[in-house]
Amino acid sequence: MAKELTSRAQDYSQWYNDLVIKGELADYSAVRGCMVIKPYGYALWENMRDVLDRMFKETGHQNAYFPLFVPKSLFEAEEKNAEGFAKECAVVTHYRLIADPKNKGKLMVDPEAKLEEELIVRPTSEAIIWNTYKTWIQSYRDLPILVNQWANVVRWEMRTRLFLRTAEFLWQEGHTAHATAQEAIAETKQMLDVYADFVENWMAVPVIKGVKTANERFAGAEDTFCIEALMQDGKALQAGTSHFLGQNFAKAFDVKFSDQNNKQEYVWATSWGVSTRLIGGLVMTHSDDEGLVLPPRIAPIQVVIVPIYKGEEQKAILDEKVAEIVKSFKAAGIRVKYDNSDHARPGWKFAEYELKGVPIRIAIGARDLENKQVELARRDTKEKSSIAMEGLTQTVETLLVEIQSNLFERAKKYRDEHITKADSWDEFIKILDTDGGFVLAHWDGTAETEDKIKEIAKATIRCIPLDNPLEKGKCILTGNASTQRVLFARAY
RNA sequence: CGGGAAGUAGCGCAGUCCGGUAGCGUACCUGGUUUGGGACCAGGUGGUCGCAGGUUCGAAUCCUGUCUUCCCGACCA
Repeated sequence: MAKELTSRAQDYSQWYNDLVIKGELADYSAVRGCMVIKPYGYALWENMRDVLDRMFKETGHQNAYFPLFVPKSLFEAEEKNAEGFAKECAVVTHYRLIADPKNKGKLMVDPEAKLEEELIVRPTSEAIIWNTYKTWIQSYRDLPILVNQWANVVRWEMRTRLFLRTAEFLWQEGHTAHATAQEAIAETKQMLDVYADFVENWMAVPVIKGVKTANERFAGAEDTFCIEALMQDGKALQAGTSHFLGQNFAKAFDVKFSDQNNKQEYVWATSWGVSTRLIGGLVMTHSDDEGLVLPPRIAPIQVVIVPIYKGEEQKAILDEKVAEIVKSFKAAGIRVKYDNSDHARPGWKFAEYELKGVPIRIAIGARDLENKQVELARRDTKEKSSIAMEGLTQTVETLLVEIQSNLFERAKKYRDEHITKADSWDEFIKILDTDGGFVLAHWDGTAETEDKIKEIAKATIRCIPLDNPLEKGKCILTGNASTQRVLFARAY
């Protein structure tokens, strides 16, 4: 009867799967590697999307939509980008099915309906977008182009995990075009800041901003900036990326503009994205063995009210009283649910909403009505207390803010406690094998060393933090000279 | 793609070794008692056992093939 959850200590990835499925964020589907995002999970995504969308618009961006399919000839135009994604592309080769003559009731691909040119299901949209921008841009007056699209993309991953890595996922991808490199770089950094702002202040997930090494760079980018988060099991998660694409795509798609002096120049580009993966990061940052813990600012339900009654008469009285509370909450912009369904008893509801991560639960019964109070339980600390009915809306508003900041502080404390400096190889491995987390260590700056470390330690350079202090040292692997520590971790 | 596991009622599972016409928990329906941490009693509904062949008087069970999903790795957001 109880929805048994695997504990984190037992099996962290099973715990994660249990939460996603039993918390009704998503479900497996009949399609390999593709998930169904359930209404509760989608509501969460909608909240995230709405906030981000507002932030994009506040920074001058507009939404547009480009096709799902990319003709192969366009896809291959930017060589590095194409090469980077080629091995994980779904490809459309035919456009029609016919009845299978050998197999009654079955269909087969019509061999007559082969496409002249294969269509790639977008793993990312630079190609189709830059092919379009070519027709939008003639003059410096057409710049900048600041466009974002909300879309699904497909990457045929070998191994998938709910939200963290699915074959199809939802995301947004910003694609901007600029007259100068400086402006494009400023845009890249601006969007990195937008992401960090969103993830920290709305999702309560602390992140480290940094730049990727050449090895980890987005295929086709000059520079990839990222925000890196740390999960409870000590593994890192790339939470968002913002790329300075230089003139790579402009050259590949021949996108030039006339500047003020009527000189033809290639356009400078950026692209940036975050995906439904953030939901996975959210789960693994805050949740516990009782279920999800959602930050108030993006929780689909911020407050759930559970009535406790004996008999229809009491229920009717509570319904009436709670209707006032709900009205007051809604007027204050609080997302509230009154669960007066009669098929589940209070204890069941308590457990259910804890599993769903609802930040605040209010229980109210005859006893409370008498005392003009309610029982209030917060999900983050599991504390219960009696709260006066008088000024309840204000109390709840304040508490939602407090929970939000508590979640962030708690996650940040954990994260900070799991950033360790390592000065030798043994120390490096020991940290990774025990507590995990981020390890700040010297690296000689070469791709070979980075590869070797990845191979032996299964750890990658997550980023070189922005504003990283310079510090002379020796590479933990090769002992060669190094000018700064970089951030290593095992990652999702 | 390599290794492992699994497909039987909405969900979670047993039954498969040793063939005899499908069972448990939960959910669901009806009635009643309940309701401050996952209620109880009584009665009920629901499954061509992933799919396709084969062996057999008879297949969830044996054989062959096939599809799908999950987990662990290599790849990646």
